[in-house]
Amino acid sequence: MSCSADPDPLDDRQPGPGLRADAERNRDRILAAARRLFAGQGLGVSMACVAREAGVGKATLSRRFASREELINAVFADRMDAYAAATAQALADPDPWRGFTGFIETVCAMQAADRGFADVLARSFPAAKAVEARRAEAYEGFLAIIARAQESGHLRADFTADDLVILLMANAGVVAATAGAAPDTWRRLVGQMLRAYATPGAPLPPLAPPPSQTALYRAMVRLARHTLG
Amino acid sequence: MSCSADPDPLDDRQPGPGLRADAERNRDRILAAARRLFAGQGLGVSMACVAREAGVGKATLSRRFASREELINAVFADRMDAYAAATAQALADPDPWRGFTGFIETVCAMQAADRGFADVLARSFPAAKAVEARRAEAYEGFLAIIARAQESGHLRADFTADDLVILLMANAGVVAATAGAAPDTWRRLVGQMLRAYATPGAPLPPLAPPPSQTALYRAMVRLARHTLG
DNA sequence: ACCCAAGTGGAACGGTCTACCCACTTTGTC
DNA sequence: GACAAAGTGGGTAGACCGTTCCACTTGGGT
Repeated sequence: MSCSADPDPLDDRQPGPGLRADAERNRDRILAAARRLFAGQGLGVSMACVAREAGVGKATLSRRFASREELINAVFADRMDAYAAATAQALADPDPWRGFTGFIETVCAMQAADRGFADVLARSFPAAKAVEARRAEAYEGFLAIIARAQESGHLRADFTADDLVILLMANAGVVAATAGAAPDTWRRLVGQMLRAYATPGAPLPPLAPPPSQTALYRAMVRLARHTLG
Repeated sequence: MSCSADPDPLDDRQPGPGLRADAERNRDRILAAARRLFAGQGLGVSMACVAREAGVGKATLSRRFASREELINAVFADRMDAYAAATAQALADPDPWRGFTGFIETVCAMQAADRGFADVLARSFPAAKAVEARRAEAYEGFLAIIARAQESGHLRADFTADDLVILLMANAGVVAATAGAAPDTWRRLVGQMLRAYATPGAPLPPLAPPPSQTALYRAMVRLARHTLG
């Protein structure tokens, strides 16, 4: 939309085709910078910050990625690969219940390791095709994981795929609130949630201890300061 | 800090003392407007929006509440009263476990009903004395609620007050993600969490059904659109 | 080595937000 | 009802953000 002529902006842009060598290098620097900033501060970072961090002009960033959505799509394509791969790994586990719990823990760990990815999993960007395609793929896999775990008798019958979405939203909230000051808090949440999903006899990983109260308090203050200014 | 002389800006300002009649009226209109906007859109609303909504000039808002923190303090003082009151009500319940579950549900319902309050409970504003005092008061009450429920045998021994904080952060995430398109999603989260907190034999309220998938999807898209700009 | 197209960064612009100052209006007291 | 003080809103300045334009630089085919 910004350039003179580019018939299919989103799909053509992804693999970085036919770019001059230096342009390709700049594109990579932008992606690396965005990856870094998104991971640390979530998807809200200003485009100007990304350009500054990448050491390129704002115009270059705009030219390469016309919108924030496009940038997100390119940055998180590989994370979504890992997300989809995690479902395959869970299905490969001979123990269906362990596959289920391992998948939940893996995905939530990814969220904790990357605030931007936490946001991506809790949102849906219809125009970000690379991301959404992997999400749909992972969703199918997750349905199979659920069915297997329920057949094994360890996952409650009333668990639905929506519960994963809710967990991802909840975990995104915890990660956003505690990243920096009490970064392991999410483990406690996930441990509790697994307890809720399990049938009475199911084996559970040990529940992570709660974070230290002072760390949690400092995290809350940090978050408050962030929302104030 | 902005006015000529006001020795104790935060404490004196709260009850709205010695203001001229029209000034008092404007102060109330500001509070009402802020309450409305915070409830719908969280604590991030711009001060200019609040002033516009209240029908007063920006300067008037600044003069009455020198910072966003002060405004938050004044707006949520009564909500924090209700929060503290909920602990008393829980302690008054003859059934300790029902008192515990009722408290959790009440507080999370308050979060769902007011996005700003959801944020307030997941953050800590050291300078907002009215809010923080009530938080500390409620915290003491909650410790008693926990102890009673654990003695009754229905609340797990490894539940700690930190778990409430984590739940509030998680619920804030769910509320922020689903408000508008799937506003009852939080009930499902809370139901699952109560399952996790309960010992095997404890009676539990029925688990709320998950929201419709399309509603959840629309909520995720809405949220994405919001974070994109 | 040359040269054009592809690519670049800085500057300019319109938008929003906060903070502050100042000329005007209202209140309530005498 | 007049007047000082208290209160008001609009206007301005400064900091960002995202977008677009434009004169300059650079790559790489010939």
